[in-house]
Amino acid sequence: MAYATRDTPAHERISKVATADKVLSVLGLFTMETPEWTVDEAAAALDLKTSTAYQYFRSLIEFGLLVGGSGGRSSVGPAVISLDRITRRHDGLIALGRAAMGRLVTPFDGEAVGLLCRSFRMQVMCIDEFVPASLPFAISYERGRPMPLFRGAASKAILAHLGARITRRLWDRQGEQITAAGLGADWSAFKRSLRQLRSRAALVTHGELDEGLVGISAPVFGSEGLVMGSVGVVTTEAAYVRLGARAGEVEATVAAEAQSMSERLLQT
Amino acid sequence: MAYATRDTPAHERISKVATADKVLSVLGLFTMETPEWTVDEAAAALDLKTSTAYQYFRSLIEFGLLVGGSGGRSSVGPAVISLDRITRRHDGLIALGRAAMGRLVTPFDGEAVGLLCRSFRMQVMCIDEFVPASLPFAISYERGRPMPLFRGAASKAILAHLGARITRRLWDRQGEQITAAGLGADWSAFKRSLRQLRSRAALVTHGELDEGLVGISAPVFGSEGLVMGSVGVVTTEAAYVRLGARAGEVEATVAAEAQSMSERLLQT
DNA sequence: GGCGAAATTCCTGTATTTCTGGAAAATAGA
DNA sequence: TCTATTTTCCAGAAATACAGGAATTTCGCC
Repeated sequence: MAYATRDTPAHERISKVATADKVLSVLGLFTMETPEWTVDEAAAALDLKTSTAYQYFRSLIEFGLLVGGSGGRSSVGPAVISLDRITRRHDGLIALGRAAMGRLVTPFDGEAVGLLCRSFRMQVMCIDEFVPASLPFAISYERGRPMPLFRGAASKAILAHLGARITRRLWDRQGEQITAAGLGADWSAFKRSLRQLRSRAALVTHGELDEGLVGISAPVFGSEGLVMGSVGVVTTEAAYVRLGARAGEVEATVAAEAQSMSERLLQT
Repeated sequence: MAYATRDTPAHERISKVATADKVLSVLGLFTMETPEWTVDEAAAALDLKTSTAYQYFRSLIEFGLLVGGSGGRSSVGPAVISLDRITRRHDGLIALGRAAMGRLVTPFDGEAVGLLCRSFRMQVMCIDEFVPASLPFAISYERGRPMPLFRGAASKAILAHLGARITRRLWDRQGEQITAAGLGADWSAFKRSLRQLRSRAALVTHGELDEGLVGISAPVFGSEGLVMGSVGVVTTEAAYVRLGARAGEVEATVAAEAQSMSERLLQT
């Protein structure tokens, strides 16, 4: 029976709906760095015939995922904004996180950002932020921006609880970056780092993503104890120092908010 | 030659990439009202075979437009959030609008929302809002929510400047709703209403979308004088009354901000 | 307002893909 | 652990996407 499907190894099996995948790959061209594409550029980039690319664009534009601009340049369209609204309103984490972030930011008196992240496919994505009226600094985390798992408190809080199977795969694929991030030179050292991260209820990191900023985050768990994301705050080093002895309290508060979210996630 | 393609009338010609369109139609099922679908439900709704629907879901999930949840229920995925970030960062209107909205909201001392809308396919979509820290009311407009063209100041400011060809088509398609909105019982009355709307630099509406709220908006134009969207504020009736004689100034400010945005749009 | 260039649509046979339909496998739930 | 549900797999039949270029429309510039 092993012979039956031998000709296409499972790890490079092509999805059945190749047309759909190719159309979506057009959409995938639109990134932060290259937010506009002409049909010809896209055709060249994906090795498509121009007339075929036009059909793909037409489908995407018709649905609203793209909009045709001037000079034949297209960009991401309004359907995305509408779909994003759906995620904002129906994401259980976001619903719970908003109030929690508000409470976490309060003691910093406008000099902190609340951060809510979700674990997704060996990455972390910020799904919501609480930004006070006038914020005196900018941060790397931003709703919709994918971040690596091993830099920043919000990421590490998730990484620490991902479970052996996933962290092993992560090590195999991105070992060098893990080592570069100071999380261990080999697999067993990495495991030790993770154990240490897990020992803290809330993680505090200094300047890992933005110079002069401090992140404080704790993991949020869903059903069966799986880590779903993290919640926390980012503030300036100066404001953190100003906390002095109260820093411990803030950590505890972050951990408590995260745990409270975990509990409420189980109830729903 | 008329016989050659007779079997598919031009007005209902199906797009060529039927597969892609069907896959996208699956994505289209996910709405504010029904944000979760199982493969079976989607197959039933779109008259697809289950095994086919699975392939569609797989493509969408692989790309991240959907995520598979528990119990076979899927919902909108992280790719949407990433794409939304691209629109936020690369939309010229949003870039200009943020500061303008901030200035417009200031005199209301926290009791107003800034609103930035875009015209799109005979609809209006809010693409950005400026919400002060503690807002004592909720509004219908919200980033990503499509709104009709003929209710609310933000919409009417756009409608007034759409041009005869589009307004005519709008009348043909949605005449009853236009009449219901009090914009005229027939085409020529509608035209008259539009002319009157155009005569004001900024539009003020009372309670058209939310009871007890007042909208003040003005149109923003792009190249060739085409209306691109509108910018304005929404406040409470009470706060508006409190303005008293200064209401005129606010209107003028809204109009001025909108014009300033139009001018800067032309420069870029 | 009109010209040239570019962008976009149209066209058809053929080859490639997708879809069907059911059965098997994997997974989740009890 | 067992059952129900979800998901993948398969191969032939049938639909459809693609090539390739020509026609057409639109756009940008005088």
